[in-house]
Amino acid sequence: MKNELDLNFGYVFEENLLDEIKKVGVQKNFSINSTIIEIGDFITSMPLLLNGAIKILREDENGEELVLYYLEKGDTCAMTLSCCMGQTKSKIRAVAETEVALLMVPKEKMTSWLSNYKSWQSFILQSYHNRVNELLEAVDTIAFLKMDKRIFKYLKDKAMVTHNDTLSVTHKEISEDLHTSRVVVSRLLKKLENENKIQLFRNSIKVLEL
DNA sequence: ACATTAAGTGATT
DNA sequence: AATCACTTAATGT
Repeated sequence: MKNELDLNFGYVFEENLLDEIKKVGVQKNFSINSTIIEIGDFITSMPLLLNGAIKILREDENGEELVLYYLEKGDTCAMTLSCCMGQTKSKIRAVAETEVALLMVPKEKMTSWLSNYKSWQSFILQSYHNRVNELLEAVDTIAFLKMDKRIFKYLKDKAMVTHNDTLSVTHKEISEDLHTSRVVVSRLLKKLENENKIQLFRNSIKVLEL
């Protein structure tokens, strides 16, 4: 197996840092749909996403979910950044959208690398910046976009991170991710199909306009 | 053949 | 956009 760290982070980190990461990093794999981080978990190491895509969810007191954004390879989780700094619990859930390979770096290393490696410093800052932007985008989507636009964006995002225009997902699952009802999803999907933006099948949807 | 699950639809709020 | 009530279609046992 070719080193996935070099592959995804080779241009981001300097040689010495890559060596250090290889020394202390532990690879962890998650199968599709498995939970990587649960709400309330303490986070003791910081994950670098080597492969796959992760869905970041928020949950309300009734257990109702809402998708915030997706992480792709080369990304890291902003929640762990803040959690590793302080000693707080995770306020989000992370679920493997595809098969996922993570490289876990002990949180103790995080702070020392911050002062020792410029590339690490800019990576962390850049990641934070990216996640804040994605969060704002998520807020915009929820607050300002109509449901039909939201569904279409959801489908496009999902197709993007899975590198597959045919999504195996049910209307019910979509409704849970977007925090709405199944009936509404079915209706709006039908509308999108009539507009030739998608094609509907049982248990799968093909996105035509990407 | 029967039960279960996914999806489509009209009517109402 | 949510909910109810009902139908139809596909799939599992």
